[in-house]
Amino acid sequence: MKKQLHDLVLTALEALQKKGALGIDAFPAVHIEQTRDPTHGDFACNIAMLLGKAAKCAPRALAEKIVAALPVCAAVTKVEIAGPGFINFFLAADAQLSVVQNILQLGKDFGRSHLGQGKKIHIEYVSANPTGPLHVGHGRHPAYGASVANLLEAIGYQVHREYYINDAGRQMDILAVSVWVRYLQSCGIALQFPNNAYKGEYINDIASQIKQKFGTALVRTQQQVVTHVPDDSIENQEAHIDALIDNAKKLLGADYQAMFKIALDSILDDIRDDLLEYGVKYDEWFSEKKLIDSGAVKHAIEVLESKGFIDKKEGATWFKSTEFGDDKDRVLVRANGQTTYFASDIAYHLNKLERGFDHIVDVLGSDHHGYIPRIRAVMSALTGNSDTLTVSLIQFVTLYRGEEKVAMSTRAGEFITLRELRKEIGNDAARFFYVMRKADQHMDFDLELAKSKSNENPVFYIQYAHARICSVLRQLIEKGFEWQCKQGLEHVGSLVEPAEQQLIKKLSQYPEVLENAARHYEPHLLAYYLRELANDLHAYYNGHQFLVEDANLRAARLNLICAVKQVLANGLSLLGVNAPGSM
RNA sequence: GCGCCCGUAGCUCAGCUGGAUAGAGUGUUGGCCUCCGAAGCCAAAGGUCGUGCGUUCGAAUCGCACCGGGCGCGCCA
Repeated sequence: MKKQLHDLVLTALEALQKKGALGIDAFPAVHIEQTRDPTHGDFACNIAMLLGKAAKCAPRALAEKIVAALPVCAAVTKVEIAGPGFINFFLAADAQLSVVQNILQLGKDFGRSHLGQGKKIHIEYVSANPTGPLHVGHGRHPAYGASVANLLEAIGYQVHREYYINDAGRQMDILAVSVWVRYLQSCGIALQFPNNAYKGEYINDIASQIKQKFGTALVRTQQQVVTHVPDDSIENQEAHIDALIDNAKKLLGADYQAMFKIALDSILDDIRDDLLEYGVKYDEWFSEKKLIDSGAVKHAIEVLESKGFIDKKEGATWFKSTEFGDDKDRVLVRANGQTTYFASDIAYHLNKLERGFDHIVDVLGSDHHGYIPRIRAVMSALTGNSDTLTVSLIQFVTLYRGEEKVAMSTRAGEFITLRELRKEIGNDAARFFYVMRKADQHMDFDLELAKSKSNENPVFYIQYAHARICSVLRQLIEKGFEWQCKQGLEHVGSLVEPAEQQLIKKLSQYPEVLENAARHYEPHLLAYYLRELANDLHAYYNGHQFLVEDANLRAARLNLICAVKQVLANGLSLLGVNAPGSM
């Protein structure tokens, strides 16, 4: 409908321009919007006000010219000029009725489109370091990333979902040593647990796995373990753990890698499992270590060098990111010969490009925002434009237990896991809750509220609307009726109640909401829409009986609520939330 | 110090990317079940959109300054 009106206005403008009645060469994009106030009609256009100045003509006078030039259209019953120069369109009462039929015919496909033209999008989300289980602080990333991926797919992109496994850094060595020390302790070696090591209970679990597999083969004396290791005071704790890592590698040789792998696999399996239960799937789990081992970092540096963006100074190799607006150049290879994390990230992004993706989406924690100019610089250097990359920042969730803020630390092992949260409030509530708010906005999460009074969560409100409709359909059978879809479509014109008109209008907005949410990577728009649709349904339900005696009206109303049911289910599924038939 | 994000009802947040009288949820108050699920509906109260300039027909939205909050500024990852 919007598109139709848009075209009407455009034809009018072109006609006027041909006659020279506008006195300008070009005009801005025509924008049609839905009105808020019904006295302003169904749709409005502001083009006359935008053009007023350029055309040297009062907006209202210009609006009159445009209206006069509008082609006739059966769906439009009235056009008014209002306020400072709005052109308001009033639609025929039955102009939007076809949406019901449309929904019932298309079913699950209603709302989907081909706007993305099958272009390939790579989206990476979560990619949490595999140093421990996911906790509630992580929960927002998978909920957001998976929803955005679904949305993009729904508007016709070919989406590749990926988890980048940071399995190559120092953090992983700290993990391995944490496990080893716990293992040694359990074997009776007297050792202080390092301040900087991972303290969670899961470390003990992995340590006992190691013990089962290796017996006492990895045991070394306390003397050997702490040789040349500085004390674990606040100033020395980094050096302390690094020295322990060195000793572990020397003392264990090849067994160190075996232990490392067991720890990594154990945690990764847990994360994979956790996300799967959460309804979050990936097409690929991409290992940083494998990337590095394949020589990709060297390759990436060579590519940049061939384009002239590499500098060598002070013993290190630099990427000239300042040429693309970054504050300073960045080191890729340190003076000691080691490559930086940034270097492998460049290699990773180059790899994404080489895999043939048209667009790349990185979902990052908002604490990484300082990192964006660097990554953008890389994309510019590699592709010549930085538009191939979209970075979505996810703000941190502040946890509350009632009034009290909850401190979280992976290292200290003080956290509520995502799994615990899901068990308490359910996957649906968790998925919906995390995605309800705009992602780059801070969010408060009150655990007590979410756990104890989960009924207040809006996801139940929406699911309830769906369940209610299902219940009506069950009642229908019990009363010995049948759903006559065809009959209902023939009498769709009898849906004249305000609540019915409101629902139809809301239903017709769904494809647009979907497109908007997908284009802007903002699933919360869909969440809000679904809440509104549920609200309209509940209001309708309260005010009107569906299973009435009049068979024609009954069929028409059933069609309407079935259409609502379909759209609720479609929308919820994009957000990874179930649409239950009863609750 | 420099950079990025944010400030909207008591609280938690939307606001269709510049439109008409700024909206939801929750909380408060009052109404609605002989009727398909009351986990629901309806109504009322609640606002200098952080402050001040500016841009224009028109600003919560864009620009600048200030105040207040969060985050980031490594040859860490």
